[in-house]
Parts: sequence; C-alpha cells; structure tokens
Amino acid sequence: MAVEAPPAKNVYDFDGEDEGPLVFKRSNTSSSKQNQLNSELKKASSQRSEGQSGRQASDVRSPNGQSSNVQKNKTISSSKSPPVKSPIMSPKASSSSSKASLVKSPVANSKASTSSSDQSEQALKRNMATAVKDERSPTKDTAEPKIEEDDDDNKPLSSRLKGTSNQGNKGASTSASAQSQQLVPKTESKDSDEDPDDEVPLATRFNRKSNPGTSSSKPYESDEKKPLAPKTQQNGFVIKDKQQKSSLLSGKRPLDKGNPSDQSSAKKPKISTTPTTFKSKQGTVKAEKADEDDDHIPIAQRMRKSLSDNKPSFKPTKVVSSSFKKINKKSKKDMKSSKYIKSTKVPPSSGDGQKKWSTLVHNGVIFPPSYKPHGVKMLYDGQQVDLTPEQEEVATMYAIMKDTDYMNKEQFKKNFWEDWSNLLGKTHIIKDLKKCNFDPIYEWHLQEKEKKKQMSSEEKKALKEEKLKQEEKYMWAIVDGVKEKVGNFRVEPPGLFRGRGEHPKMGKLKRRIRPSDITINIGKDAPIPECPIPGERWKEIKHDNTVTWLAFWNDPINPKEFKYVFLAASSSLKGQSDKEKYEKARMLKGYIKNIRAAYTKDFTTKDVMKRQIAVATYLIDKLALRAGNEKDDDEADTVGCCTLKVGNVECIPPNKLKFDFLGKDSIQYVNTVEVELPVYKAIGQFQTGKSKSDDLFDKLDTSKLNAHLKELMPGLTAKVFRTYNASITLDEMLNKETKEGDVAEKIAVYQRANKEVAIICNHQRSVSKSHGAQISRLADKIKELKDVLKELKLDLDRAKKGKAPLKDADGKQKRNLTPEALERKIAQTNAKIEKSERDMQTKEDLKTVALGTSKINYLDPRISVAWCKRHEVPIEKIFNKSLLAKFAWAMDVDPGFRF
DNA sequence: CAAAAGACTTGGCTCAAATGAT
DNA sequence: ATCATTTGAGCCAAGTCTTTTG
Repeated sequence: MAVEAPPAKNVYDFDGEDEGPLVFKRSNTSSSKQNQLNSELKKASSQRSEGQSGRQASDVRSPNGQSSNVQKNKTISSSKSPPVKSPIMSPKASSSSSKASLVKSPVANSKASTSSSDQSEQALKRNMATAVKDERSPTKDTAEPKIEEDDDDNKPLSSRLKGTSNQGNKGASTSASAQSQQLVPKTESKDSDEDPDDEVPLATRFNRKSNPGTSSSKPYESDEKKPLAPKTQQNGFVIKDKQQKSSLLSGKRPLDKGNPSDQSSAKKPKISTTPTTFKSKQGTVKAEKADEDDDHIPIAQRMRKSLSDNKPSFKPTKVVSSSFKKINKKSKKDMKSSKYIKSTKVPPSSGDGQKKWSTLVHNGVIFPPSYKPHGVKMLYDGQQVDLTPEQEEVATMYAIMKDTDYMNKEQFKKNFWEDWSNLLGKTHIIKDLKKCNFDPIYEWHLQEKEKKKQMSSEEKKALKEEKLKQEEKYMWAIVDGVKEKVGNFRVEPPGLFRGRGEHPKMGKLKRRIRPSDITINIGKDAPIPECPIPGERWKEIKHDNTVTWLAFWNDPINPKEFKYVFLAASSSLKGQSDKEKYEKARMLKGYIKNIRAAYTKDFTTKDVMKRQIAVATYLIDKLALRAGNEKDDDEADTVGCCTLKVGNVECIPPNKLKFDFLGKDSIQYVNTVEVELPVYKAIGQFQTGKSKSDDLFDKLDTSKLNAHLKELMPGLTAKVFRTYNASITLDEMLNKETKEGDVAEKIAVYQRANKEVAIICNHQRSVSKSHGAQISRLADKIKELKDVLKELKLDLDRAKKGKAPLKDADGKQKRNLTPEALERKIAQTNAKIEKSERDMQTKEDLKTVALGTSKINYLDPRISVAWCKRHEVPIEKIFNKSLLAKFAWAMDVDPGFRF
C-alpha cells in the first residue's frame, strides 16, 4: 500500500526552493504603545492586573520591557565569547566516520545504529512517499503532490510576496530587526540583509588559538570516572533470566492471551500487535540488520557506554536481549509512517496497535520520607500556638515561602488559608491568617539550610551515597531486555501548589501521595514492584504495552489530570519519538511551500472559517506561535494562536500588527510585525464588532486547525511549525555564517544561531538578581581599562619624545618603557576592552533569553552534530552530558546532513 | 461532534555542583 | 583558597494532541 502521495487535497507542485525560513523576529519597534495596550488588557482581565507574577512585574518585558526588546534584537549581534579551553577535538568531529570513536567498546557498534537508522529513514521515506528527500540531495521535491491550483500558487510564495510586502521598514536603528522580523518572506533579500550581521567579524575578535586538528582524545572518555551508572546497578537488576526467557518466548505473543492492554485498562484495545503485524515487522527488521550484533543495545546505551568506561553492566542485558532484537527503531518507523498515511484515511482498524514495548521490568516509584515534626512554634496574635504534626507540616510549607513572590499574591494566601484552616478545624484558635506569624518556623528553616551548607564535604558525600543507595533500584527499568534510565521515579512530595502566572489555584495544598494513589504499569511477566511503604499497596497494576509510562497518579490539585512516571530522555523509547518528531518537521520542509501558497490564497476567501484558518496558520508559521488550546477557568489565563483575544492584537496602519499576550507559563509575548496587507485586513475584519476579550478567531479551535493541517500533510499539526522553523533557522544560519576560523569563533556562530531561535520561539528567562551588579562591575572594569589606556597613550607620546613617563597615581615613578613595548600594551588593553564590551553586550543581550529550551526541544540534534563534524568542533562544546545522552540517536549522522 | 480522558512534550525555575576569577 | 558565576539536573507546571465517551 504504501504510501501514496500526499493527500490529494491540496498539493501543488513543489519546486522546493522556498523552504527557508521566513524571517521573523521579535520586534523592537513596538514600543510606545505597549504600555497603553497593556493597561487596557489589564482592565479587561481583572485578575491579571495586579502585577503579573513576579516575572512580569519584576522583569523584563513589562513596562519598559521595550528596551530590553530592542536589545534583544538583531541590532546587537555580538555573541558571547564562549569559554574556550584547549579544545579537544573529538575524533568524531574530525573524522567523518563517527564510528572511529566508538571503536573501543566492541559492543558499542555505531555502525549498527547507523545502518539501522539509515534504514529506518529510508523506510520512512519510502513509505511516506513524501517529498522528503534524501538528506544530501537537493531539496526538490519529488513532489507527489499534484493538483495544480491557480497559477498563482505555483509561484514561490516568496516571489509573490515580495511585491507586496515589506518596504518601509528600513528605518532607524531598529531597521535590522524590523526588517528581519517582518513576516514577509523575502528570501533573497533576507539573506543579503542579514549578512551584515554575519559579517561581524566575530572571528576577528577572538584570538584564541584552536587546535583544530584531530584531536586524539576521545571526548567521551572523559567521563569515565564518573559512574554514570552506579556500579551496583547491574546487580539490582540482574535480569532474571527466567523472566527474560519467558518473555522471549512468550514475548512475541503471549500478549494475546492475557492481553495486557485490556487488562484493567480503560484503553481501547488497540488491536495492536496483531501477532502478524508485529512479527512481520520484527522479521523485517531483523533481516535487514542481521549482521549487527549490537543492535539490541539501544543507541542510548551505546552512547553511554562510550561515555563512561562502561562497566560490564550491560552484559546481562545484552545476553538476554539479543534474541529480541529490538522491534523498535525501524520497525517502529514503519508503523509510524504508515500510520501517517493511514491516519488521514485509513480507519484505525487496520492498525498496528501502537505497541511500545514487549517486556517491561521496573521497581516502581520511591516516596518522599514522611514528615518529621520540628516542634517550632509559630505565633498567633503574638502567642505561641500548638499544632498537630499535620497542621505544622502545612504551616511549614507556607512559612518557607516567605521570601517568594507568592507572598504578595492574595490568591495564594486565600487558597492556602482555605486548605489550612480546614486542617486546623473550626474550633482552632487560629482564625485569621493575618494574625499568624510564621517567622519562627522560617528561621528554623533557614538554620536547617545553613546547617546543611556547613556540612563537610565528606558528610555531604556520605549523605549522597546513602540516598543513592536507596534510590538506585528505582532508577532503572528494563525495556525489552535493555536497561534504561527512568526519568522521574520520585513521587512528588506534598507542598503548596506553585502555579505560574495568575493561577487560580496557587497556594492550595498539594497533598501527599500514597501508594494507594498509584497505578503501576509493568510487563505481564515481570514481578510486581514491592510497595515501599509497609502495610500499603498500589492502587492498581496494569500491563499496557501501548503506553510508555511506568506509573501514574492523579494530580491532587486537579484530580482529572495525571502525573506520569516515564523513562528518561536518554532512553531509546524517547529517542525514537524525538527522532520521529524531527523527521516530521523535515517532511514539512517539502510541503511548506505549497502550504504557504495555500494559506496565502485563503487570506481573502469568503468563507470565514477558512480565512481564519489561513491567517492562524500564517501566524503559527511566521511567528512560531503555539496552537492555543482552550483552557478552563481554573487555569491561568493564557493564550495561544487559536485563543488570541481581540485585545491581544493591535492593527497599526498601514500593515503592522502588534501582538501582546501571555503565552505558556504566562510568559509575555510582545512583538510588532509587518504583515501582508491581506492578513492585516483579515485581522481587522475578525476584530470588528467584538470586544477586546472576545476570541479573535471565533470560528476556530485547535482541533479544526489541526484537522485542516492534516489534510495538507500527513501528521502535520501546529507544533510542527515551531520545530520546523527552529531547526531550519539553525541549519541555515550555521551554514551561512560559519567561516573558517578557530573553534571559539564557530561556537560563537552557533550561539548566535541558537539565540536567534530562542527569540523566535520566545523562550525567556527572568533576569538574575545579580544581573545589574554584574553589568555595573563590567562597566567599571571597562572604565578602568580605558583609564589605563589613556595613560599608556600619554606615556607613549612622552616616550616617543624621549621623556620619562609621568608618575603613577601613587606618585611612584613608572618604568621607562620603549615605545614598542607601550604600543604592545596599548594593543593588549584595547583587546581587553573590546572583550569586556562584548561580554557586557552579550550578557545584556541574553539576560532574558533562554537558550536551553530550544536546544533541548526544537533543534534537530543532527544539524548540530553534522555541523560539528564538518567544522571540526567537538560536539561536547555544544551538547552537555545529558544532551549527548538524549541525542545519542543523532550522533552518527552523516556530516553532510542538512535539515 | 463536543467534551472528557489520556498520554506525552515543552518550559522556566531552583539549587547544588562545577568552573572561573582573584 | 575563596568567592562569584555558570551550568546542569531535577522538578513539576503547562502546554499539545489523540482517543474515548456520551
């Protein structure tokens, strides 16, 4: 069956040129109006007005957030100077074959993974029959998509737009950013426009020498010492052969008989795993990679292996698992891809039940220690009060929040009081929170903290080991015979709910979770984890292999929601889906042109819903907005694209839109962008006749939007655009801006690209408390240096005339230096000044930008890895240990990989 | 079909450890 | 050696999106 072409619906011809990112950036132009708008918004939403959470109020973006915005933008492009030490070139980086580095551990055979992934990729491609092309081949789409529509559509969006769009934004200082942010896709010009920036001879600024060469040291070995996995680990799990075996045998299909999935689960039996399907897949897989012995070792593990001087720990695993060669990877791919296709047309029945694993063994979860009363008495109306341990526990939770911003929130106090007074009982002496004085408890808390800090390092270490010992058994799971790290095996301790923004439930007591709250999911043949609290038992045991969670409980704050325990990001299960995510985004690359053409066309359609879909898609594409699901009243009032309110968008003639709203985590999004006239007009139309608090897209919600997107490309949803735009931006910036030079320069290029992406995605962080101090310290330093410089110049002048230098500040005579020596000193000082200025600028630039989020979630690691290989940058300069583990699946990418 | 359930990804923050500067 | 900064892991809240239900 295969995969046929993309959905008939609208596919036009591709010609694959347009896949570049349009330019869009946060604007700085927006200033003046913002405040005003803000205040209006505030009025509209009563709650919010109080001072948006600390974050807003205290930092950046609000009142004068403008300025910061300005800075963030393009205008300043210097990027921070990376820490440079003697770069050790990773062999990987230098040699195109990643394998080399892995050689040492025979088991870890990178080839295996390579081929497997390649295969899967191919399979994917085959199946999808999409426009996704081979990595290295020019992006052209084999576009299956046909159906021509208007002639217009065939033109590259960019060309059409070019006419319409931008122009006027050249002005002023903001020009750079302004233009860049403008939505108008003007690919060509974009490039040239941006170039200036690129030019910034970043390179020239760094003098660091790099030793490009081939480093010999294998990067990964550096970690050897650190026991990534406690030695003991393996014992903990010595795979019970019996289990293993049984699974082996039965593994295949024993599922059928007691079928796990239906056991207790609420889930529909996903037909899943019809033996046939499953088997055949497996067969395929095996066949294809028959030669690879190590296959059973998840890439993640292999990685880990190389990272740490692997202890024999994997042996057991290996042995056992070898017989099942993972079903995952490729086979999964197949399933997936076919699913894409299916999803649009084929009914579920055909289905491959999404089997996520065959055997699953783990030890459940660990609970926080029970509460130990401290006996410190709080005051009520000046008098000490006795509290029961339960009451004291909650009082303590509140007490320790003393220096947080929550204490300024009435909602927080109100909710806390409700829950706590309830615990106190109606007859309790304490009747009014205002008369409570928690300071004694707070003081006690501070002392405890101090004590801990003062502990000798030995004590700390001992404590740590103790903890590790206790937790060790919970840290690992065995999935299909492979030992994998568990993500969050610690049950959340009780506390006061810390909702973000103006969350209506902040301050409520988040009660303690007990075993009877927890549902365990585990392989059918695996031993049921022992309940760690004597006398209690799990709520339920499931054997659902269509899901990846190991356990869950209902969120005490919102009982309709769940808290899951999953495998860690480094697990191959997560790795696979991560890879799939990026593959989907790459697939979008082949469709984007036509998608853009399609929505552009619909800007003016009479059908309102269609028009709203078109405009919304446009915003999601160009501004990387989130989809914007509906929210309940008992959640913070934030919006995404589909839930934008009329008041969140202001039309600024002739064709600019100013966005100002609170997005996820109540992070403010402020951006003024130039849009194409039809969009501008459409927004105006959507706004007319509505009040500020009405939905801008009243005919739209995320399910309609996503349903529509799926018609354009299999599996396409709104969030894919974020991934796509982030990754393509990185890819293009890296390729455009990387110049010959030392490693430090290249890293700087990377960081600039990373920053760009972070800005596009509006990933913010709060300004650190010490930021101001740090800046002024730097400023002082610069000033000092400049004074030195002045003096040196003076001395130089005198030296040239043969005069001795003037006395220094202390009145002492300075050494008599030759003009040459002075010149040198001057040059050095100048360099220092420049560096400091750059540092300061960078610091200021990044003070509100969070780079990590995009690296973890949006940037296809293969872009980074391939770039590192091409440019001989050690990958560990870009990814830290946990990212290396998380992205193990991407490490053997071909150096020629392009997103 | 809309709402509810369910599962999984994304996100900023905190705190402690690592690293850098002095 | 000491102090300041930076970094990273863990935490857990808050999104997205799919599937089920009524």
